[in-house]
Amino acid sequence: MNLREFLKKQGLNFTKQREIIFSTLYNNPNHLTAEDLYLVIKKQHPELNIGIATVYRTLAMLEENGLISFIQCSNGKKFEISKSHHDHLICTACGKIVEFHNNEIEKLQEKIAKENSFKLTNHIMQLYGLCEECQKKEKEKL
Amino acid sequence: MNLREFLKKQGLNFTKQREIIFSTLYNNPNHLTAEDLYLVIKKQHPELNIGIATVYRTLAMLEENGLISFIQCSNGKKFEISKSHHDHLICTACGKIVEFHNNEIEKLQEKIAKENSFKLTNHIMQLYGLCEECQKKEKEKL
DNA sequence: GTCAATGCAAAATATTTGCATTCGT
DNA sequence: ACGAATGCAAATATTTTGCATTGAC
Repeated sequence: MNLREFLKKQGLNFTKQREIIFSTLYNNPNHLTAEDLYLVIKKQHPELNIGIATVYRTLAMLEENGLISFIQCSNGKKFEISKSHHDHLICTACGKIVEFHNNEIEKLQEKIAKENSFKLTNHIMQLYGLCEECQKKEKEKL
Repeated sequence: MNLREFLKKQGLNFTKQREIIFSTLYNNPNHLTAEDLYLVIKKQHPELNIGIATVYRTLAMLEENGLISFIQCSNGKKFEISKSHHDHLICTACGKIVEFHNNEIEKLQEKIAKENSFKLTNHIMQLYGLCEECQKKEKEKL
């Protein structure tokens, strides 16, 4: 997805700030909060003198348009570039996030929605637990 | 679950505030935020003169001990009494929440965790969409 | 009486908004 | 040039914390 073209199509201006917010998310394998992004960009592009409000506004705009998505964590929303739909396994000890996709579950979700006369637009599924390493660390503690 | 006995077992004091926070959640069919609870209790038990900090502290304590659970909504955590595990269908138009449980999905979640060497402790799954009434309203608008 | 729990107010966090200025087209 | 987008600072909203006081046991 070309950001410049996308913005043009929406009648929005292409700006250095929007470009960098998008590319920073694009090039970062992690899920980032608005604050994270703000700090990273401030460090990597000090000449830009970016404002936190711009980060929030841009993230909201990109999210509304489906270019990025987020998971709601205890410390706020964490954003990522929208790829094909996937859900998350989250380690409660080290915070590691693993993405996965499962068609069977998606079908069952649709079935449940149908049974309740809901028309689904979206969903979140987050599985919390301990990753392999943190399970080992747990054992060592004992 | 008897709150008084539970607190005793944990070495915690039984207080009027804790009793009322718990019973208010218990008797309310809705999912309530800390703020919601604070306002309801203030109205229904003005003599108690409850503080918002007590509500937050009590909810955190009850949640840590598994007596209540919450779903993370855009406007904060919404609490409910812990019943047998279930997930949520949420109408994005009117905010209606429908609870459901599906064993097949739970099994698939365990399978996914196993494939990724995670040991699951918990999960959240929220399906967003339009409930029957709001779908009708949508149509009427056009 | 002792220590846990509370209310209050202040602090910390997270996010949004108003507005003058800058920038993209 | 014009309106959209920005940075800044102030405003909001949400949750947490310090502390003196109250209340449970």
